[in-house]
Amino acid sequence: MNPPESEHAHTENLMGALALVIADRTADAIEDSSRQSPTAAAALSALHQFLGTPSIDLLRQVLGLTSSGTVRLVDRLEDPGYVTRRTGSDGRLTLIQLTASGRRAASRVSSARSSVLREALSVLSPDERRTLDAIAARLLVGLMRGPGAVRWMCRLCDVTACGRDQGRCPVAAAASSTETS
Amino acid sequence: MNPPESEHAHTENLMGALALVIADRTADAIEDSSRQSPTAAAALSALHQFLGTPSIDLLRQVLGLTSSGTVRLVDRLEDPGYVTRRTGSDGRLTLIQLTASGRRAASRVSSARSSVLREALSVLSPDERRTLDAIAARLLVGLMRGPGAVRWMCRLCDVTACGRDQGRCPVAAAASSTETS
DNA sequence: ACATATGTGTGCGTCACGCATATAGTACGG
DNA sequence: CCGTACTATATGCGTGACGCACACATATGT
Repeated sequence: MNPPESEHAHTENLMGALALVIADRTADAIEDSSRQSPTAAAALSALHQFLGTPSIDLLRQVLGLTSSGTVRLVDRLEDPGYVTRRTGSDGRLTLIQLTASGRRAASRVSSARSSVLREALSVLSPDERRTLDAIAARLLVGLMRGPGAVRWMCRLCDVTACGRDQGRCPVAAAASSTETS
Repeated sequence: MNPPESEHAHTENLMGALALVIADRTADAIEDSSRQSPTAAAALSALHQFLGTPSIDLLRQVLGLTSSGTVRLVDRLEDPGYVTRRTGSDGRLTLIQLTASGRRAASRVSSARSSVLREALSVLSPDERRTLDAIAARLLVGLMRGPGAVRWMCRLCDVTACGRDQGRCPVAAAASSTETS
């Protein structure tokens, strides 16, 4: 009466719905808290957590936009003073530097996200949390594409929470075992 | 060295990343397979799975758009012949009916979604799947808002897979125990 | 019947993109 | 050196998917 086929579909469907709700809620919370588009929020987060002072082009690669789209995005971030353009040794590049107010905005984004997640997971017992942690880690690793796509996948991540630097981030661990650097 | 506080944040962060990737991938797959906006895909799915022949206004409520936005959305669905407008007993309402080709489009959306999910969950053992099923169910129920929001939360769901009619959908179960109807 | 509420459609503006192209700076082969 | 090819950034312009304000048509209640 419950062939495994349909069990699989059941779990998959549930997971799809769950991912959708959580992504919706975090996107809403982020947008409310930063008054910026989802892309701009991702840019703030990336600038804050991953990239020191990247060029527009690097940001473009991370966010998966066209160059013109990225230029306009940087315009939008520059306008409220979240970011300043600087030009480096290579005169073609314009480097994007997060300002203090930009860092604050990035923090608002991050804490909006983590509130949603905290509330969502609050119904779980400590045991369930541990189990979910392990399963989510396996799923994430399975969903990795090229090492380059990791930054996009982990956009909006809170690096402190994920514990990348203490080797507690499964994605970073899997990425470093793939790469030779 | 690993206070529970940080464990919580770790799991939450992982879940956030996971939800983001899965939502991204399904959205991409759906957009590729239907050549429609995410909203339009959600509308096709809703029309196919939940609503028989709703008015524009009901669709508006489910999708969370403005009326004008919904009107334009229906225009976009009518254009390739996915949907036809009919007028019912109440002359103010225009009822939206899915055509055969619209049903096919909705099926493409659904199978694009389930492919992504199937692949994502393919790394799990049967045991992990069962555990994840239970945890996802609890999380989803915890994330329910009003009963009215359920249809939005479950947009894109595959009703066959979720087993709503056999009482195997935790969300539907929780909703019916809340409502009096 | 007539005011009021409700549902649909239209004009118009906006935001976040993409594409094509212009401009400026760099690298390299002669 | 000097021109050619390349690369990064910026700008003009178009588009899709919205929202807001408003017009119009249809119901409902007194």
